[in-house]
Amino acid sequence: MWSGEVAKRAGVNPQTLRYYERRGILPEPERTSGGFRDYPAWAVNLVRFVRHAQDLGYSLTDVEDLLRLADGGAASCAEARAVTAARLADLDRRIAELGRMRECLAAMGAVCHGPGPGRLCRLMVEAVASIDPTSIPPGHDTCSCAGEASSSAEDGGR
Amino acid sequence: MWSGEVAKRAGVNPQTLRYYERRGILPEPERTSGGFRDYPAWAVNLVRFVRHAQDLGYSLTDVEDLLRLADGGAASCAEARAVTAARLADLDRRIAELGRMRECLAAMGAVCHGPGPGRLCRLMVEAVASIDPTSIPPGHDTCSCAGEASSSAEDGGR
DNA sequence: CATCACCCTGTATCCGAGTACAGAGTCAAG
DNA sequence: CTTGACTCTGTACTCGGATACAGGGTGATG
Repeated sequence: MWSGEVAKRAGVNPQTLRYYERRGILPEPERTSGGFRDYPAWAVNLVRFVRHAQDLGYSLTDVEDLLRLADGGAASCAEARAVTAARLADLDRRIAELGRMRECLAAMGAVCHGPGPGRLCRLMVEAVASIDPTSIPPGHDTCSCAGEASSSAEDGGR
Repeated sequence: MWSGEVAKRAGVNPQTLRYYERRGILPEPERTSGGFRDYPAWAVNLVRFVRHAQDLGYSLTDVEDLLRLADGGAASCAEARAVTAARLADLDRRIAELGRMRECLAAMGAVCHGPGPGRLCRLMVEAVASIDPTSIPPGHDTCSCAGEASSSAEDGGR
């Protein structure tokens, strides 16, 4: 199967395959005598896997790590497990974060009824606060929606 | 509070604030007579919210939508709700996907014990297959994992 | 007033992740 | 063969999301 076919089946641009190859994500395939790349069928799956991982917010560098891990390329099993554990923690963090975000949005949706302009700003502020509960800006029951701004609140991280 | 302070508290580069302002994400703040930007305290929270959303895989354009929604800027409440619903569906999809990915990784970690090279490739292949179960590459029960390649050739799982 | 850290605008640069294009070669159906 | 669709390499460009830098202004402290 050559690049056009692989690309079509995986839903990417043929150029992208070359790009992945340069990055070392896709192994160099066999070549025909004329120099055409001749991919095994599983290449399609591999590319799909990469796209999935990207959808989930992993960079190509992250994907490289995942694949190295899958290859048993890590020096020791302990190392491999460490990488896996880190990924798991990362995933759990993301899942939790998404869950919180989901609640915020659901709350916004639930409050909004009937036609006409919404009164969502207050909820947005709450959403922000619920993501980082350390400070709810005082005086922002309403903000630019209908009203005014005022004073303090603070303290950092991220 | 001016830009340096906001930037520090929100954990971003001051330049980034200007960038967000250009994008319309951060509202134009008051200015001192000399032209210094004078931000209200809640700007810090807003910026943090933006970074959180980005961490979750939202683009700045998505963030703009979210904020427009929160502002009641959508023409009608129905529209706002539609946007919210779409976001919720998106979040649910992501959460589910992450959950699947989590299982795959957990399985990999669980199988790997003690020191020495791992036997993870097969699992990786399964992981790929579980994401898209349509085809498991034939002849890849094991691959190039531990130098001890299996009977069926070296075209390797990467 | 002098000082010095901080801020202003505008433009240029960087990085990741592709995508496009030019110019040349290959494959296989007719 | 010839033809037309496809592929090759190499280089350049795009786009989002910042960052850096130059050259000059501000502001509050002593």
